[in-house]
Order: sequence, then structure tokens, then C-alpha cells
Amino acid sequence: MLEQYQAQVKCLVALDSIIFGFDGDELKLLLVKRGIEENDVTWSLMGGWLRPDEGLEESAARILFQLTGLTNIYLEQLYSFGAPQRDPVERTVAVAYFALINVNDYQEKISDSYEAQWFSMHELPNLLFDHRQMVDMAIRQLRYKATQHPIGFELLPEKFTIPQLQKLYEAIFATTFDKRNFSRKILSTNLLIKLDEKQKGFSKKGAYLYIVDNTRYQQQFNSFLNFISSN
Amino acid sequence: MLEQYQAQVKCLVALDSIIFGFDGDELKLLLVKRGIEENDVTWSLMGGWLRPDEGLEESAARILFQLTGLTNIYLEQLYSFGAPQRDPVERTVAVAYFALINVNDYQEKISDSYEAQWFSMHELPNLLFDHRQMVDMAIRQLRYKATQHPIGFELLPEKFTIPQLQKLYEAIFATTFDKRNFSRKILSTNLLIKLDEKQKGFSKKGAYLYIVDNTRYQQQFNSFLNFISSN
DNA sequence: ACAAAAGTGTTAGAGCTACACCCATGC
DNA sequence: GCATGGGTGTAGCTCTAACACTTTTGT
Repeated sequence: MLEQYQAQVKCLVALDSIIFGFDGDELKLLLVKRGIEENDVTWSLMGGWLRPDEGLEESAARILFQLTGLTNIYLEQLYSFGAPQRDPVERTVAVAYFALINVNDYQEKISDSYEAQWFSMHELPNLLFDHRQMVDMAIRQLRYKATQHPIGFELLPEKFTIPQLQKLYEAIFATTFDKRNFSRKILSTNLLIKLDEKQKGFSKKGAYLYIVDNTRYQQQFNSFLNFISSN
Repeated sequence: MLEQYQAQVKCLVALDSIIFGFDGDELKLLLVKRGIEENDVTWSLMGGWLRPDEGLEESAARILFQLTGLTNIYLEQLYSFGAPQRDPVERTVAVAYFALINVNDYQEKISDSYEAQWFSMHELPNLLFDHRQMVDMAIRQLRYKATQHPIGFELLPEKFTIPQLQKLYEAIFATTFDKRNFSRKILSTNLLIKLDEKQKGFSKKGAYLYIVDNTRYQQQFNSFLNFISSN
């Protein structure tokens, strides 16, 4: 049986992460400039190679850290891509992960010392290989997940307003919602705790700030994870 | 940049397929006997190695054919598994696919000349490596998909009855449904065409046979595929 | 005082759940 | 004629979608 292993061709395994961010207004995508191409400027997802001692998600997290300094990002596996010619240099199977972060929480870390840069989802540059396909798939998955559970909280500051949350969902789905129905639906989840503070400066009236009820949120999130992944 | 490729460690890539079948009564899983272990009898999913010139799904289909003779099975990618020690012999990343077939349509092909065998989902043997985890995840995915679109048609003969379809969904979800609500819901999709024939032999009264309205079904299925995969 | 955004309630329709009886046939 | 599984309708409830006016406050 061991010969069966030795007879096999090995190949490179890459990890590519699609990092979405929200800046309060628009949905953004984090990309790094790619050095390979000379004439055409091409951008790439957060990508790198699997090391012998790493699990897949662990590797994606390490690569993300090396490229951006970001840590403690919840990465979710999206899909694996393995068309024989997808990387013209050498046969590579890519496992794609995606994540959601709040742009403002991480902006300094990223722009300081790294080559990574945020792009509006509406103005994406040319992407390497099949990365565009990965992004399209991730946005679909993001939309699906957003209908299933309130993942949007990850993308906002700790204290946020209902109108901010609505803007986020409108950015994810590229549509608009009725604010009365939206707030009713969100509040009916009982995941939000209303504070006495109001957000000032943006509107004249000011909107009430909310925080996530973390006890309840963790419960829901865990049952969602149990549904999706195994055990 | 090329050195970056050469510096990387390559690893084996395996494809494992979880094949579900329905025999009219129970949900089953297709497994092959695994030669490695001597004392303990261990069974394995339909697994094999990626070849240099193959895409992932293509490879999974080729492996399935070699182990069972099955062709033209719609395989859907499930998840990739890459824990460093998941295969104790050598580091392997496994991409898992799953599929649904009608046991009766394929039974002869399989049992004749191959080592593959159907197991009731309630009586699964010990499985190789992390295959049990893959199966658990696949059943969750199957349930999810079954709520989203009527994937169950794949598992039934061309002509089938509403009670048969109900049994199938009850097997997938390991529960029971109210037959009035079930038939109303299924018929409201307008995907079924009622025939003048009745199924004889099983019940005394006999149940009306239906076929899938393929035009409508393809439409729905395609929009579902577009949602899940890319482009 | 007015402009800009926040906040809030009602109603009609659709879809879901729960539930019970009659029908056709083989034995 | 009776046992077995097949077929159907209704009523209450919940959820959703559509819709407009008042409040607050910075200018």
C-alpha cells in the first residue's frame, strides 16, 4: 500500500483569502500588489503556500498575518480551486478562505508597513489567475451567510447604530431596505442592546447606539457553526 | 518570483467522494473496503489521488468510476481537509465531493465487479482517517440543499409517487412530515407532472405516479448552481 | 424656520402548522 | 368487510411587505 503513496504526483497547495471590509459606507476588498507581471498591474488576494506542518486554516491565518499584520480574524473556508492551468507557472491547488473585518479597526496596522490595500467592490482592479472567480463566489457566500445569521456585526465598531447596520446590509446585498421593516427585523433577534448614548456628528438628531448582546450572539453563532461544520 | 515556487514543499492531494443513495426506504452510503488495516476492518469513502492533468471534480469523477463503474454522477464540492496528521502515512490534503444517486438504478453495476458496498446511514462501520467527519458534514450539506431546492428527485426512479418522495425527505432529515402539508408544498413548486398511471403492488389503493417537469427543474437548478458556484 | 436623518405602527396578504375524515383496493 | 395506505380541505397563526408622518437638532 505504501507504494501507492510513492507513485503519486505531488503538487503545490496554496491558500488564498478573500478579506472583506466595511468602512461605514461601502464594502471593500483587501488586495496586495503582485510582483510577477511587469506591464499589466495585477493585484492578488492574500495568498501563500501551505507548509508541511500547518493545517489549512492555520496556514491561511499565518499568510494573512505575514501580508497584513492582521491576527485573530475568523476565516471560513470557501472552496478549493484546482483547474490544471489555473496557475500557469506550476500546478497548484488553491484552498480559498474568506473573512469579514471592520476596516477602521485595522486600517493603521495595514497601511503602515504592508503592501495591502483596500479596494471598493465596485472598482476592483485586474486580479491574478482565477481570483476574480473566488471573489465572486465569496460575495455570494457572504450574502447567503448574512441571510442566515447576523454576521454583519463583525464589520461594525463595537457601538453602532441601526442605520449603520442597515447601510452595511445594503452594501452586502447591493440593494436598499425599508428602514421600518429592517429595524423591526433586526431588533426582533434580541441580539442588540440599546445604549443611552446617541451617535453625534453625523445626523442632526443623532441615532441611538447599540452593542451586541454577546451571550446570545455566541449561542446563535455556535449553533450556526455546528450546522455548517462537523462534529 | 520563480524561486518562490521552487522553495515550496509539495504535498499529495486526494479526492474523497461521499456517495449517498436511496433505496426507497433508507438513506445509504457507498463505501469500499480498505486494504491497509489488517486486524480492524476499516471502510473508506471513494478516494484516490489527483493526477497532474486533472481538475478536481474531474479527478473525483474518474476515481468514482474506477472504484464503482459509475459515470455521469453530479458531484458537488463539499470541503477540503488538511490537518497535518489526517493521513498518518503521508501529508495529504483531501478535497471532498458528494453526490446523490438512486441505489436501484446503479445496483447491478456496482455489486458485480467492484468492492464497493452500500451501508445504511444508521449502521456505518469504522471509517478511515477523518472520513466520518466528512460524512457528517455531507449529511448536513445534503439537508441544507434539500431545503433549498428539490434535490431529492435525483434519488428516485423516473416515475415516483408523492409518498415515496416524502419517505426520501424523511430519510434525509431523519424525521416525519405531515402528508397533507408535504404534498401541498411539493406540488406548489409546480415541478411535478401527475401521470394517469398508479403505482401498483405496494399499497392496495395505489398512488399516482409523477415525473419531474424537466424544463422547469433545469431552470431552477441552474439558478441554484449560479448562486452556489461562480460566474 | 428649515433641512436632514431618526424613529415609530398598522394593515393586508401570503405562507405555515395542525388537524380528521373518506377513498380505493387486495385480501 | 376490513385493513392498509392514499388522497384531500380548513381555520388560526405568524411572518412579511408596503406604506407616511412626527421628532430632534444643527444650521
